[in-house]
Amino acid sequence: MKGIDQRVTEFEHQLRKAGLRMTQQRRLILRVLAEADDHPDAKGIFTRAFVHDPTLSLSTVYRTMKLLETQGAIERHAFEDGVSRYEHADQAHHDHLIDIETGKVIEFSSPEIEELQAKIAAKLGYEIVRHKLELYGRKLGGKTRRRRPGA
Amino acid sequence: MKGIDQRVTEFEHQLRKAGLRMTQQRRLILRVLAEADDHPDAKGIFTRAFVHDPTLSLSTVYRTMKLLETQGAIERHAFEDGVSRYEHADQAHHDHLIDIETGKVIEFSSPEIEELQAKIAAKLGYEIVRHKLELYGRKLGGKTRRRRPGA
DNA sequence: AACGCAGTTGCGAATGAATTGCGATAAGGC
DNA sequence: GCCTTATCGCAATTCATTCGCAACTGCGTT
Ligand SMILES: [Mn+2]
Ligand SMILES: [Mn+2]
Ligand SMILES: [Zn+2]
Ligand SMILES: [Zn+2]
Repeated sequence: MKGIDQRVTEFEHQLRKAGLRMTQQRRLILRVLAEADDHPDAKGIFTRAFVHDPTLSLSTVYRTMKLLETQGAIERHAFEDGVSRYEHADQAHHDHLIDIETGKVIEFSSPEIEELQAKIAAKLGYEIVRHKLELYGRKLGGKTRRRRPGA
Repeated sequence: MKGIDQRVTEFEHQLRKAGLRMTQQRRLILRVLAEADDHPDAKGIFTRAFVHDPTLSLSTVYRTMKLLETQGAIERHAFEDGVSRYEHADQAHHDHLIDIETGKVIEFSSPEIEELQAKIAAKLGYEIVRHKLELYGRKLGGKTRRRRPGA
């Protein structure tokens, strides 16, 4: 892994610059996010953090996620399950493939697609500010359908 | 336009096949959807339909949208404004570009991107069942920034 | 090291979209 | 037309997320 404390400190500077404060709760949530390698929702983040601080409230998680989002420290996703899911933003841009049977989220990136998107937008007279590309699919070959023995 | 009544009749057959009924409300909502050239949400559909039948309820609109969706008659979108938006599904697949300043939704389609998506999914061992591609951008050149007169 | 004032938090209440239970109503097969 | 039952209108409910507010705490100042 690469410096969780470093990220926290980094974020603390961002906060200071905006007259905001680095609290125990924010530090904890930041740690949980840095340790996550998936895309947890607010409740999930709350659950993981609650273990380390049983006084933490879900409201604070929501408020912190909103803060982190406006500060550009995390990204919010709205996959088909209806709830908002988050991930820290200190990684290269990528899009997601969701396994519709297991819910597993796989990350990928395609410079070609990104380029085509920009080209399409330009042709329509627009510049892309952000975008969302989500593929929902099912595993290939997994359940290999073999011919019925009797046939 | 191309046969609104035809679409209604077509859908009526689908319903019959499933032991369901074609009601006045469904007929009306179907008509509203067929006449729409945008991506209205439930409340918007309700408002348009309410004009023709003041006894219609919003619940029925929601129930009907769900029904239409499971029957594959419409597509549901979840753009960034949080509410579900709908459009009839009897048109070729396309994706959307949303003007982040006006909210205007522009449709487009790119066979190249579609192909790349399939290729990426395949490489990851998946087949795509459905996908969501939304570009959020702002108009280019619109507000041409002219040099300040005094400068 | 104590002080003071915003910025923050926990908690419960409020929102708002979407769903649902239920008694009344109306499709549509016979 | 009659009867069964799918559907409707309405009110109540659900669920994620936001908010109001009093208590609390980070942190620059004295
Ligand atoms: Mn990701
Ligand atoms: Mn469309
Ligand atoms: Zn992308
Ligand atoms: Zn597409």
